[in-house]
Amino acid sequence: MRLVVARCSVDYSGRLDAHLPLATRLLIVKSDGSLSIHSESGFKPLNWMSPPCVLSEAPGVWRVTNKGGEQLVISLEEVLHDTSHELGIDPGLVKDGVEAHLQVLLAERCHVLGEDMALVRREYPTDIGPVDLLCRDAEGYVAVEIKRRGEIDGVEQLTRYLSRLALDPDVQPVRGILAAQQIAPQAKVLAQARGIGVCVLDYDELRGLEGTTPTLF
Amino acid sequence: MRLVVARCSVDYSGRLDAHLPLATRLLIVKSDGSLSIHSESGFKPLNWMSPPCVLSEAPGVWRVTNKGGEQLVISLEEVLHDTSHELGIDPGLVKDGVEAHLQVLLAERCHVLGEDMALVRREYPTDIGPVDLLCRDAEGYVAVEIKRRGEIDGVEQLTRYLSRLALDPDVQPVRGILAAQQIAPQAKVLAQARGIGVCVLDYDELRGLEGTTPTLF
DNA sequence: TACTTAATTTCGGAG
DNA sequence: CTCCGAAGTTAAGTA
Repeated sequence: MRLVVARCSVDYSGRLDAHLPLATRLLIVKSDGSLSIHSESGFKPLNWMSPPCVLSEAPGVWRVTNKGGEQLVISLEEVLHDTSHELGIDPGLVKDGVEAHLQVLLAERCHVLGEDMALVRREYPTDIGPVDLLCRDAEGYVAVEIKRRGEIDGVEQLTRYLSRLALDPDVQPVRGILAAQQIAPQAKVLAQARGIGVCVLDYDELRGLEGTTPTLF
Repeated sequence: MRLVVARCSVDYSGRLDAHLPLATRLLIVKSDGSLSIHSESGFKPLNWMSPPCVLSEAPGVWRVTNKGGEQLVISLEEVLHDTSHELGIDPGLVKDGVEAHLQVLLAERCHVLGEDMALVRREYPTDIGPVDLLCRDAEGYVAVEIKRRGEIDGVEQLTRYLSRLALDPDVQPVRGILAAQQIAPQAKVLAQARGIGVCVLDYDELRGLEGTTPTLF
């Protein structure tokens, strides 16, 4: 990995056209061929080229190109810093608490959706894709769409599943519940208009940690 | 901006929990209080804290917290590089060719949607938000939803607009067209099922550059 | 401030 | 390879 601090201007042309006026910035050149340009604020680069790409270095001008025909031209006015570092491969990030995890937890505790709610199966198949959970209670079957944040998209998605499930003789009658850690106001309104239930999930409750003291640092 | 190369492990807890095993990485500390952690590959950070956040530096341990209760703990085994640089404020990125631009261009050349298509107005208001373009031809009015990439969301969005426009006596009859540079297969199917037309936009044609030689470098 | 929508979204997984 | 949906999405515009 090479770190360069330089006064530069940048022109990108590819999926769109973009330009960065002359200013002092950080250029990161990684060994996978990616290049990114950072300013003093924000954790996202101002501009970048995704790997794999090729850096051609001439005095005062770097030209980065990739297979897709994208091009980045960096005009260097003054180089203030230029160092290289060997980082080696990275074991990568381990995540916990994403949507897939919510699905596992809710499958184990679907009674949070209703007193007598029982799991039929996870990833119940339809011809337009699998429903996150299929449950049932005294009133019939329940298709559950799980989201970290329930928005209009989630309601639309569940609506499409329900329209398919309505044709499935094995699961009649069937209704829908959108289960999410947060639910957007518009999503709530649209769900209600369509007779879809909503359920706000509590992550700690799902993990069985209700009432326990959170870890403090 | 401070650049640190160090062998470190990282624990994040906040919107989810995540962990980075011990490895050599680049840490970028920016003056807006953001911190990001980069590996040797990819232009996105492995982990980060968005500004504003506070870095508390103890020997061998950095602790970064923000108002939302998110926390990043970095255990430093060995610091290989540590420099600081003054970058100053950045004039920022100038973009050309995004959706707003497509709307301007298509408004000027809406005949690409049909021989006798004429623009009524851009951003035609409904009570659930403005339609990108309202046009008309011999058959009646046409609501146009413009996307860089047309996906199911776009079809749903246009459907919602059409359901409102159907109640607007000023624009009867009205049909819909999804116009995008690319259109996903699912979106095409759903659009057809709803009687919504699709139109693939050619950026060069919209700019009036059809047939001209692209600039080469 | 809250909410909505675009994004050079990026990224990963399934078919 | 394409296609599809999630993301600590992020970021920008608007009410």
